[in-house]
Amino acid sequence: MSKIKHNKKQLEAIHHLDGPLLILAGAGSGKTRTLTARIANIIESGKAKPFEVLAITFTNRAAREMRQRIEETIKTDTTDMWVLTFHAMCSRILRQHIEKLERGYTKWFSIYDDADSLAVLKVIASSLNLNTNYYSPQALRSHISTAKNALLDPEAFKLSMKDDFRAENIAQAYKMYEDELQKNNSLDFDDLLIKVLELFVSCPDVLSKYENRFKYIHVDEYQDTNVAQYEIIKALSATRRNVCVVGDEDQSIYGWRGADINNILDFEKDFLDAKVIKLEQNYRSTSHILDAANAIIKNNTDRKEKTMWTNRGKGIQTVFYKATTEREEAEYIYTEIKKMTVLGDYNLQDIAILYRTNALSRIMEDRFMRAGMSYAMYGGQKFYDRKEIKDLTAYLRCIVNPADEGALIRIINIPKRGIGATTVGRLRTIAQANNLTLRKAMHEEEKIADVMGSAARSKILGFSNMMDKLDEKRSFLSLVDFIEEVMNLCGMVDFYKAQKTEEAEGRLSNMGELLSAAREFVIENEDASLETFLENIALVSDIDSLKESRDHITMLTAHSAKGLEFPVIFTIGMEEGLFPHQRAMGSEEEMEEERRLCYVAMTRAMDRLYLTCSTGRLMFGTRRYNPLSRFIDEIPEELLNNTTPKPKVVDKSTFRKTATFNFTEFSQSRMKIKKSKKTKDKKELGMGDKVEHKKFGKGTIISISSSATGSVYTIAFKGEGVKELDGRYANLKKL
DNA sequence: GCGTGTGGGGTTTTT
DNA sequence: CCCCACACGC
Repeated sequence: MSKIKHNKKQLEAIHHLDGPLLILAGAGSGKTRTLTARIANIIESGKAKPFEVLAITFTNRAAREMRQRIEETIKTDTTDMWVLTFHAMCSRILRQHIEKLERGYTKWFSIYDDADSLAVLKVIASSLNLNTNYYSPQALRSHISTAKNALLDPEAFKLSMKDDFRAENIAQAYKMYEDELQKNNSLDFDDLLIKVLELFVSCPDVLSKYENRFKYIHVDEYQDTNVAQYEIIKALSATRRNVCVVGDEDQSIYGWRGADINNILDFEKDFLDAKVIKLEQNYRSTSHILDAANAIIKNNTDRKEKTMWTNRGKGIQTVFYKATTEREEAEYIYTEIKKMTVLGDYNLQDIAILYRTNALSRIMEDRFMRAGMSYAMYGGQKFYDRKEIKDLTAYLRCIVNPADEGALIRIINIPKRGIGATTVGRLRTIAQANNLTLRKAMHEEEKIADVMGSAARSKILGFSNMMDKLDEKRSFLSLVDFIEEVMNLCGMVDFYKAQKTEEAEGRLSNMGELLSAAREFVIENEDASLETFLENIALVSDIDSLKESRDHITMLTAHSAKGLEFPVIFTIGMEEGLFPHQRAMGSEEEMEEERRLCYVAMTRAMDRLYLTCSTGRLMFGTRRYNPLSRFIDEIPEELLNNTTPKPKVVDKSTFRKTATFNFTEFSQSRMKIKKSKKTKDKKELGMGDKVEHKKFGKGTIISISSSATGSVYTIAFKGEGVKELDGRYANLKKL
C-alpha cells in the first residue's frame, strides 16, 4: 500500500513542505490521499515528529479516517499527533488554559449546544420584554452567532448593524447572553473558537507554546472555515508559515454558519508567496456524471476557474425521473434499487439517498420500511438530542460543572418532583440576593423557610440531598456505574418504567444505549472520565458514526454527504423551493451556495446518478406544486436520460401544463369559479412568472399552493425576501 | 403545580 | 401535518 501512485500535481503537493501552500482540490481528486501522503512525508523525511504536526478536519469522522490512514502509511503510533476538528482542538486548548483568562472560567466548563443557548435566550428575551415577532430566540441566536463568527463584541456588533432598528436590543441581549454563559462557566460552539483567540492575545506564552510545537499545520475543507478559524490558523502559523490548506470553493456549503468563502478565494492575497496547486483530475466519477455536475457549477460567478476531468470513461447518463406525487417518487427509487440489487450490480451499501432537508427522508423511510429493505439514516434527530438523553447529560453537567445553572434548571423538575416555576423563581431570588449558586442556595434552609411553604421546602431538600449523594458517589464509582447510578437515583428510570407506554420504553432503551456508549468510550479512550465523556457528547455528531461495511442503504442530507462517495446516488426532491431551497430565492449569493450544494450532491456519485422530483408534494398538510429545479435545466439534454413515462421533454412549458392539470384535478368545479373570478381582474399567473406588488416591488412566483379558499402564491421579492400572498387579495401585476 | 385542550406557527443545512 | 406554547381548570 505504501507504493500508491500519485499524479504529478499530487506529488508536487506531497513534496512542497515549507511555506504556505494552497491545494485547490476538486471533488474526488484524491485530496485526503494527498494530505495523508504529505504528512507521512513530513514524518518520514524527519522534518518533524508526529506530535509537531497539526491536521484540522471538519468532522470527527474525517479526523479518525485521516489518522488511520497516516498510521497505516508510516506505521508509527500517532496518538500524540493532533488530528482533530477545530472545535475539538479549541476545547482541548481551553481545558488546559482557560483559567488564565481570569474571567471566572474553570476547566470544567460546559459546552452549550443550540438548545441550551436557546433556553438562555428565551429567558433573556422575556426579561427584556422583547416582541417575539422581531426578536425570536432563534433570530437572536443566529445574530449572536453571526456576530461571534465575525469576531464582533456586542458594542461592535451594534455599530455594524446600525441601520437596523433592532440593533440596540439585539446587542443588549447578546451582552446579557454572554454574561449568563460566563456566569454558568459555559461556552457555546462559537465561544470555543473565540476564547482561544482571546487566550492567544492575552497570554502570548500560551500561543507561543503551540506555535513552537506545531511545525506543520494542515487544514482540510478550508472553504468552510469562518473568520475565527482563519484567525486561529494565522496565529498558529505566524512564525514558521508552514501552513497547508486544502479545499474547493465549489464545495463551500456552510456560508449560513459563518463560513467565509473568501478565506479560500483570497488565500493568495494573505499569503503572497503561497504556492498554489490545483488537483483537477477526478478519480471518482464517470465523465457523464462529472460533466453534468460541471455544467451546473459553471453557472456560479464566485469561483476560481477550474476544470475537473476524469479518465474513468463515459459511463451511463444521469437519470432523471419526474413523479407526480412524492409516493410515486419513492416507489420509483425503490424499484430502481430493487432492480440493481436483484441483478447483483450493486449491494445496498453502495447506494445513498441524498436530500436537501431532513423532512424529505420520511417518505423514503416509509417505503423502505414497508419493503423490509434495510437503511440507515444520519442527521435529523440526533441521539444526543433526544429529550431523555439531554436530561441525563444535564444531570452529568450539573455534577461536573456546579456553575451550570442552565443544566440545573433543566433537570430540577425531571422527572416531575413538584418543583415548579414559582419555587425555582423564589430559589433564584435567594441565590441572587446572597450571591450563591442555586445548588448552594438550596442549603440555606432558613432563608428558604421565609419564602416557601413546607411542601416546597421538603421537595427542594429532597432534590438537594439527592444531588449531594451523587456528588459523593462520583468519587468512587466508575464512569459507567456512575451514569447508571444517576439514572436510577434521579428517578428517571422509575418514571419511565411506570408509564408502560411504547414511547417510555423507547426512552428507557435510549438510556441504556447511553450506557453502552459510555462503556465503549471507556474502552476506546485512555483518558476516559466523566468530563471527557461529556465533551465527546457535545462535539460528536451522528455522521461521525457512519458505518461503511453494513448492508444497508444510506440516507443523509446533501450537507452531511460532503466528503463521502457512493457508487449509486439518488438525489431526491429536485424542485424549486426545495432544492434550491426557498430561503435562498431572495439572494444571488445564497443561490450560488445552493448550486454548490447540488454540485456536492452530484459529485458523490461514482457510477450512477439519479435526480428525481415530483410535480406535487404534500407539505404542511397541503398539496404543493413546485416547479422543476432550475439545476435540472442547467444540465445539457444530451447528458440526461429522462425516464419519466409520459411527457418526454423536460422544459418549463411542459411543466407548467402539468402543474395546471394537477391543479384542476384537485377540485374541478371550484377551480372553474375561481378562474372566472381571477381572470376578471388579472391575467392568469403561473410559476416562474414575474410579478409586481405595490408594497414589495418586483418578484418571481416560485410556487403556488391551493387550498379550499383559493391559491396562495409564494413569491420571491427582490430585497424583500420570500412572501406568501393570497391571490384573492394581493394586488399582483403580471410583468 | 400539573394535565388537558386549543390555537398558531413552522421545517435548511451542523461543529 | 405535527409540535410547541399558552391558557385554563382542577
